[in-house]
This record gives sequence, C-alpha cells and structure tokens, in this order.
Amino acid sequence: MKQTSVADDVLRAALGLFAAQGYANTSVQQVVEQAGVTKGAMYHYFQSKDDLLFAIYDRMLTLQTDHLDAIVARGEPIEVTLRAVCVDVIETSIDFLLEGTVFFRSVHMLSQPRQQEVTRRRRAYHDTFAGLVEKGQAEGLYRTDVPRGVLVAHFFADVHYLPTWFSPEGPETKEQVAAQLTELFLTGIAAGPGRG
Amino acid sequence: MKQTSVADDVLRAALGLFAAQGYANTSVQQVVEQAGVTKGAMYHYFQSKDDLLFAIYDRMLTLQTDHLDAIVARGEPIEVTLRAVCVDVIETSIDFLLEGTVFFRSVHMLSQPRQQEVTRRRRAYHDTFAGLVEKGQAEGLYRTDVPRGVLVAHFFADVHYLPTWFSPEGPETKEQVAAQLTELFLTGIAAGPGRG
Amino acid sequence: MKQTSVADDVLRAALGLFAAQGYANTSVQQVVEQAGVTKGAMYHYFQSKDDLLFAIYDRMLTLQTDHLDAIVARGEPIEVTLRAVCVDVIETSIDFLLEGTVFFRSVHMLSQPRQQEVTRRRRAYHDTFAGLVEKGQAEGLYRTDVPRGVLVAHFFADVHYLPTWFSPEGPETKEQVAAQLTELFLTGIAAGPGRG
Amino acid sequence: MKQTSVADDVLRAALGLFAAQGYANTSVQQVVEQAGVTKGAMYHYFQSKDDLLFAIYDRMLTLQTDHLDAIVARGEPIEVTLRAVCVDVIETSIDFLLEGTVFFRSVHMLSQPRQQEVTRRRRAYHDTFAGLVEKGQAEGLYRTDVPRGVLVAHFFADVHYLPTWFSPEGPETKEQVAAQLTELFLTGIAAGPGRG
DNA sequence: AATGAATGAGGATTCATTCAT
DNA sequence: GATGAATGAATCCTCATTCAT
Repeated sequence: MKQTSVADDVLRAALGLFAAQGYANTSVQQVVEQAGVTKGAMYHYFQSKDDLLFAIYDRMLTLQTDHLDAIVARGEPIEVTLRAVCVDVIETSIDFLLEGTVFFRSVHMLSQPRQQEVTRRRRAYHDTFAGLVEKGQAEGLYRTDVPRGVLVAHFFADVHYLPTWFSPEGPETKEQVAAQLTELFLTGIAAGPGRG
Repeated sequence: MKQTSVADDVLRAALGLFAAQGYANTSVQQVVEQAGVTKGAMYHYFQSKDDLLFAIYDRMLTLQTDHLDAIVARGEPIEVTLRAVCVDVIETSIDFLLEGTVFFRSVHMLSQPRQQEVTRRRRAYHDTFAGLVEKGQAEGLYRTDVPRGVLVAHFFADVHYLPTWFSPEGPETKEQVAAQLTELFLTGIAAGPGRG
Repeated sequence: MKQTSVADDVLRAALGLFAAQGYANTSVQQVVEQAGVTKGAMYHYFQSKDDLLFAIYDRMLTLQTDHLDAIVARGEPIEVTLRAVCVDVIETSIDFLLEGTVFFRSVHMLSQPRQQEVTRRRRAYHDTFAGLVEKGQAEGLYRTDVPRGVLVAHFFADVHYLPTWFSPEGPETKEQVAAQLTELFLTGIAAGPGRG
Repeated sequence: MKQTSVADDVLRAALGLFAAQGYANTSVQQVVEQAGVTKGAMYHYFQSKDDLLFAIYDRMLTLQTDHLDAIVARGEPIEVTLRAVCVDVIETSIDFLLEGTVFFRSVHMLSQPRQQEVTRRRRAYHDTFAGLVEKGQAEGLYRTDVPRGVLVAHFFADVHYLPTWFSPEGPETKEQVAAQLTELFLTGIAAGPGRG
C-alpha cells in the first residue's frame, strides 16, 4: 500500500545517518545499505547526495511555513497570534528534531543554488515573524528599547538550539518546553516601564 | 619567540577556510596553500587535520573558561556575577565569531576522544552557569516555575545562535548586543508574581 | 506504413547527438529523450546502443555501394566512370555529413564483429575503386610511378576529411566541391611525361 | 638518469591504449596498470584523464608548429618552401602515427576550453599553410580556378588520413609516402592552361 | 508494443597521510 | 625542520540493460 517505498526508505535512512554521524561522514553506500536498496535505485529517485539533504530540509520548511500561514490567517489579536506561532515552531522543531540536527550542521554543505533556496525560505519565515513583532510594538505590547532584529534573533536562537539539548527522553514534554520557552521569550520582550 | 610561526599561519588559514566552506569541504592542501607553507611543514606541527579543528576550539574554550573563573572569583552578588558572565560570553563569542561558526557546525566531525574532551569542558562551563542560576533562585532572584535546564538552555541558545546572525558590519556593536541579549534573558528569567 | 516510426525518430536523434557530442558522451537516456520515446520502446527496436551506431553506418554504406555498382554497371569508359564515381562519393558524403562525422570518429567503438562487417564493406568499395584505377593505368590514363595504394588513399583522404571542414553554409555548394576535389585528384594522378 | 619517469610512463601507456581501444574505452585504471604506477601518482602529475589526451596532442602540435616556423624562416622560394612543408608534415605525422590516430578520433572528447586551444593552434598552422599557397598563386605557381580553401583541404586530407591507412610495416617507407603524396598534391594544384 | 523502475558493475577523482631525501 | 612525491582506500556518480507489468 506504500506509495514509493524506495524514496521514503532512503530518506529515512539518510536522516538517521546524517543526524548520527554527519552528512560528510556518511557515504551514499551506507545510506543505501541502511535503506535496503541498491545505489542505482537511489539515484533513480535522487539526483545526488545533495538532493537527500535538501529533501530533508524541504519537508520541515514546507510544514513550518504552512503552519505559520495558517496561524496568521486566523486573524487573531497579535499577542494570541505570536504566542501560537512561537509554540508551534518549537513543537514542530521538536517533531523534526533529527531534521533540525542535520539542518543546522549541514546547510553549508548544500550546493550554492540550493543553499540560496533554503535561505530564501527561512528568511521569508523570519520576515513574517518580524512583522508580527513590529505590529505588536506598534500596539505597545512589546518593548522598543531593543532593536527588533535582536528580539527576533533572541527567539530563533531557542528554536535553533533545540536539537542540541532537547531529548524526548528528557524530563519535559514537547508541549511543556514549548510553553516554557515561549513564556521566557514573551516575558523578556514585553513592554514595560522604561522599555520604550 | 617568533611572532608569526608556521603553526599560527596554518591555524589562521584553517579557521578562515573552515568557516567559509566547512571543515569537510576544505582539504589540507587548501589550508597549507592559504597559509603559504608546505604539507610537510604542517604535519610537523599538527598530527592530523583533526588537530586543526581541535586547536581552534581549544583557544576559545580555554579563554571563555578562564574568564568565567575570574568573574566568579570576584565574589560579587549573584545578580552582578550572572550579568557579568552573560555579557562576557556574548562578547567573547563575538570576538571568536569564526571559531563559533566552525565549532557549532563541526564538533561532530572530531574524533570520538576529542569530542568527549570538548563536551566535558563545555559541560563544566554549563554547570558553573547553572550553579549561578540555582543560587539566584535560592535567593529568590530568578523564577522557579520553569525547570532550570530550560532557563540555562534559553541563555546558551543566544550564544550558540550568534555566529548565525551577528555581523560586525551590522548596526549594533558587540557591546550593545551583549547588553541587549543579557537584558532580554534576565528579564525573562526574573522572579515575579506567579513565577514561583 | 507509418511515415515516422519510433525507429526513425530514435535514429535521427542518435545521429544528431552522436555528431554533436560523440558516441561515448551520449547516453541512451539522452537519445530517447531527444527522440521523444521511452527507453523500453527503443530497446524494442534496437538490441543495444551499438545497434544505433551500426544502423547509422549501414544506411550510408548501403547507399554508397549501391551507387557505385550502378555507375560501374553503366559500362562507360574508365575515365568517365571514375570521374562519376568520385563525384558521387563526395556528393553523397556531403549528403551524409553527420553520418560521416560519427563514422570516422567512432567505428572503433563498435563491437568487434560489427567493426569487421563495416571494414569488409568499406574494403569492398575500396577494392572496386582500386580496380577502376588499375584498369585506367592499364589504358595509360593514370600514372604508375606512384603505388596504386597511395593513389587510392589520396582520394579517400578527401572523402574522409569532408566532415571536418565542409559546411553547407560555406561558400561552395556540394556540387562545386565535388567537381573541384575530383578535378584536383584526377589532375594529380593523370599520366604524363615521366610518370610511368 | 630519467627525469620524470612517472609522467613519461603514463603518457606512453595512455598513448598506446588510447590508440588501440579508444579514449572512451580506456579506463584510468588500465593506463596506470600498463604504466606500472599507482593512480595517486598519476593524479599527482595530471589533473584529469583529459590532461593525458591534451598532453598527447600538445607534443605533436608543438613539434609540427616549430618545424613549420623553421622551414618558413629559411626564406626559400615558395615552391621550395611549400614542398618542404608538405613533406615535413607528412613525415612527422607518420612519426606520430599513434598520436594522430588518437587525435582525429578524440579531439571532441576534450573539455571545451582545451578543444578551443587545440583548434586555435591547428588553425594557426592551417593559416600559415594557406598563406604560402596564396603567395604561390600570386606568383602564378598554383591554380586559381579552385577556391583556396579547397586546395588547402585537399592537402590536409592526406595528412588526416595517414593514421587510417599507413603502416610502418607496409611496402612504402615514410620518406617515399611523403614524397609521393606531396607530388600528387602539387601536381593537382599546379597552374596550367585553363586553370586561372 | 510499451513502460520506467531497478540493477550492478564500472569509472573518474579526491585526499589525509607517510616517508625518503 | 622541511619537502613534495607517492600511496591506496574511499567516494560519488553514470549508464547500458533487463524485466515485471
């Protein structure tokens, strides 16, 4: 009943190996062995090792962008929207913990055009997020004594860092961590006396 | 007693190349060419390519640990100490921006023993930092409704993320960013009504 | 009874690609894509890539041999026959310029048996031509102070070289070049004082 | 006492194999085995398989161009010069029979830049040759009723064709063939009644 | 007749490291 | 201390061909 077993198997194997030993340290041979397919079959579905890396990113980026659009489309008040966005990125980043591990280590190994494509899509996400913060500042919700770029970086830092420390076997659940980090971030950026 | 030894030239070249194109994408040949030395000369000072990577980390880790010890040794009140520590790690991380770029991307490429050595030293830093937070919580300075591990991760996330976004050519200076991120972090973790 | 069969499309595509980039540099995949058919369809009509090459030669060799036989069969005087033969090979070689390009570069890529088959047929043509020269020499038309093999080679050299330099877009027409090269050749081999 | 045994051995092996089985049908593995060196050693002296091909051409083109310049520099009468040039190209082409075999079959396998370099140098030779013919025509030595391009092609055809038919074991010596082909060519292009 | 996924052997190239000089 | 030629294992990728459908 599987649609395309080969491509899926290869991608799953690649994800596991790239996360465990790094992209550069993983040979195509290892990937196909782990996936139980032949090299030829793999190259029937993917044009290069590079493609595997990109496909891994693609799934994650697409899903997160879709979520972001959906949340913004609900048209709720800024503070509700921003909180929902924060919680969602953190939760999906935990869902894609392996992808994240691979992502942040190995984007620079992508071919130049692909790297630009990835950067473009990440920037789009980033800009939408920054737009929400800007609107919130205009409404007096968030502080303006710190440059917006720093506020935004302060949030994505948490997302970026997740694969480094979070473990599903750890004491906190995905939902708890999402709520906690979001709380820390929003408290930090809240407007208040002497914060513009 | 030479100002510019072969080893220094090689390390500088390696740092630049590793940061620009990645450790795995940089050949020893490229490093020695950039450094203006021969392969034989390099292998006289370094046992392996691995050694170059480790040496890069080593300088940064040693310096940051020394700073941490010095600040703690001053024996100032917790809130003063923690703030100083935060500012210092951020500032030195900016001083070592290239090192950081290489570090976070390529630790996993080190040989197993070396990786453990690096992890051990980073954990030591991390534990000292967590100890400061714990003391502050005991004094009622920092919130306790969020697990300490999450508070600490929330800070190191900022440090970790710096090489990704900060640019010396950007609008903010190193000192400003250090102050701003520290402020966001400390505001986020501050104790308050309903925060334990 | 179809005008444009799969086989024809494939051969046309193969001819163009082989001429443009070489036989070895052209993949079967490229051929079928260019022809607008699938690999399976191609392998239904041709047993191997080798077959494509041979089919290209085959058309040209068959046609030239048929022409030769027809001209000889007319039973005209030697000098008329030889001139007609020369003009015809040159003209048909220009008609089959792409075939010639491929031919002279890639015969050695054919399977051994096929290579022999091609050689056999070329030699047959060559021998008939040499026979005409021999008869002409017996009649005192052509010089005998140069070995007959050299005289014959001197002619086929011109034919062989056509794909290298002749262009339909060039200043001379096919008919002109055929007449001119024939003239140069026949003048060169003509009997005369001190030429046996 | 050998200067660089490795490079020479490799080149010699490559020449033999390329001539016998074709460039595309010869693997780098075969070349190094035949040369008795390791693959790594070969790649220390040549950047690519392509390089081997180019080096083979290079030797031949350089030598022939040098000869041409030397002969022209003697400043003898046109008819003496042209005859000497013809004889020389034919003789050196026989000396480099294997190189020629490889050359004419495989130029199109070179990388684009290298192909242009080869073409440039061949054209230079060709142009000098055409210049000699032009001068001879001006002096009334050579016919003008046939376009100069065709006259020149008629000569290079012979050179081009040599590797296809000439054999050192054949009945004629290099010197004989050179004299005979030159004679056929010069007779063919000589001025005369009704030839402009 | 036709499809196109899958095979599997082979190919060119890279590169960290060694070692005789 | 320093050289750079040589090693040899590993890597990514290509491709003609087959075969179940």
